[in-house]
Formats: sequence, C-alpha cells, structure tokens
Amino acid sequence: MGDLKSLIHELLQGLELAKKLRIYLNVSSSSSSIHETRDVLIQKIISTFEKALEIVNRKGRVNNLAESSQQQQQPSASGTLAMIRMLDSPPLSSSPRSEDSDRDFKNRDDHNTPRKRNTLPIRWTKQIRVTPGIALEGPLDDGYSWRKYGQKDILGATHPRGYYRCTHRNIQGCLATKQVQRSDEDPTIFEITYRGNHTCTIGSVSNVAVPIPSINPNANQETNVNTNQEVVNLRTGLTVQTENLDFLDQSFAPLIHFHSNHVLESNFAENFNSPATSGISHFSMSPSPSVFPNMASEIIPPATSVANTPTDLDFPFQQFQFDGENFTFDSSHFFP
DNA sequence: GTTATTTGACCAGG
DNA sequence: CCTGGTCAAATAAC
Repeated sequence: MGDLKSLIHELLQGLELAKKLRIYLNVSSSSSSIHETRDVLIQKIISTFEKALEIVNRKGRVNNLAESSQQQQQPSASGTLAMIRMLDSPPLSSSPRSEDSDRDFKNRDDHNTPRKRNTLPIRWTKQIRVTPGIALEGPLDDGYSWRKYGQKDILGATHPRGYYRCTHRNIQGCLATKQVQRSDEDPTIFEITYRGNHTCTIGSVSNVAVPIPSINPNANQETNVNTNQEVVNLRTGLTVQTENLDFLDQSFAPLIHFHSNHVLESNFAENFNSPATSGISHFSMSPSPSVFPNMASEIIPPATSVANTPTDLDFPFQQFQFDGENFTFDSSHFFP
C-alpha cells in the first residue's frame, strides 16, 4: 500500500504539473508551431496521467474497501481529488509532505561510512524539459560542477537514474548531490532531485550565481542560507515560505516536490547559452530514445562543463524562467 | 599526465 | 531478498 501511495503521489504530481504547464504555455507561448507541439505533448501527458490514476485509483479502492468505504468511484479529473484524499488521510497527523521526501535518505547518512555524512534532509526536485528541434527548453544544469558517481536502473522506470555529486566534494567537503532521471512518460523531461546545500565556493558557482541579482536584489547573497525558512528562486524572486507549505499540505503537497527549504542557485543562462562546450549539445535530441544514438546510457551529459562562460550572463534568461521548471509554483494559484 | 565517466560490487534499509 | 545509493577500479577523455 505504501508503494501504491507513492505511485499515486507521483502520478498526481505529474498530472498537476502538466496542467499547470499547459496553462502557462497557453499564456506565454510565442511560436505557433511550438505552441501546437507543446499543446499536443501536454495533452498527452495529462491524459496519460489521468488514465494511470484511474487505474491506480481502482486498485487502491479495492484495497481500501475493507477498511474504509469512503472512496468514491470518480472519473479522471475528480478522481484526482479522490487520490489526494487517499494520500492525505493516513499520514495526516504527522507531516505528509515529508513522507516521500525524507524517508529514503534521512538517516542513512548518519551512520554510514565517514564519506556519507550529509545529514541535511534537504531535497527538492525540478523537472527539465528538452525538446528536439529547440535545443533546450529548460536548464539542464544549475551552475554547479557535478561529477557523476553512479548510475542505477530503477525499478519501474524505463530509464536509469544518474547520481551526481559536487565536483568539489573532496576539496571543500561540499556534500551536495543530485539525481537525474528521465521521465518515462515524456523522454524529453528530466527530473532532477537535488540534495543538500552547496558549501563550495569555487568553480562555476562564483562565476554564475553572483551576477544574477538584478531580478531579485534581496537574493544576492542568500545562496548559502540554511535557515530552513524559505525557498528562493534567484531567477524569479519567488519565495516560498515553509509555513505556507504546511498549509499546502492538505491538497497541494503531493504536487510540489519541494521537500525542504533551500535556496535554489541554478544558473539558467549558461545552460542555454554555452553552445558547444556545455551539455547543450547533448540535449538537442528527440523524444524517442532510438534517436539518441549516443545517449544509449540515457542520463545527462557532463554537467561539469557548465560554468565556463561568464559572458553568458548577459543572456536574457527571463524567457526561460519557468520554462521547464517544475516547481513552477504558480504562486498566483496558491497565494492569490 | 590529470580528471571525468562507466560500471560492477558493495552496503544499508525495508 | 530486493532495491536504491554509493564506492572504486577500470576506462575514456582531455
């Protein structure tokens, strides 16, 4: 049952995010052909999630009937709400938001080898979309230097998950890591889960994170804030208060993959701008795996070649602010 | 030569 | 025992 809930959780998240993305794209899309492509893809994603949720909902209802007759048979859209209730009801007392987030890594580092001492339960996820002809639609890197240290086939997932850690781990003891997983539903979407704060100061970060501040003057030096009080997107100035997340627990928590309070220091500009050296060339690919000859191993390109284009900072990253960003967060929806 | 990636092995938790 | 996460030797890339 726990697995089922997690599955529902993920499906709900994907569905809602796809819907939000659709709304956003309908508003902001500029190119008509791209617009159509996006609409088609989004609609496919949504219908896929809805179908999956229906299937799972039936199964979940069957499993739940013995103990509870609360679940109602509901089709697609309204079934989503049923799912949310299903998710929320049991763990209501504790903290539903963290059930998915922390359980898989919260304590493991505490009692492991000396190398694994990242005790920070900081984790958040964003989704990056990559589109065939358009090169990148989202940042595939975040301004940090990452070094791949592993890859795993994940049960139930078509594509393997890549494990990355900060290049400066050994030098500065930076314990930040990230996981990159290509979406099953849409191979152009990569879900990137970040863990831990960057404590390093060398390399790309210094070149990148600093010059962005015009967007949010208050966010210039917050990149290392660990107060666990808020989430700040440097590019958008979006701030999410923890207490608001609590309020979101009831219905939106499953849709928001923030699992901690952390400052996002992603560097969008460089990802879109570095033509040859960065990962961009690796991501100009088509949705079908068969079309990526050199992507046989799936997962993300050398993320380390990122921060070497300081001049890219002038790049008008505004157009990418939300494109591909999962935690679009649509504050207008949540905080009207 | 150094540095990054690949990949099978290992480990801990469930 | 299975799975996800990490390690580390071998290999590739620079």
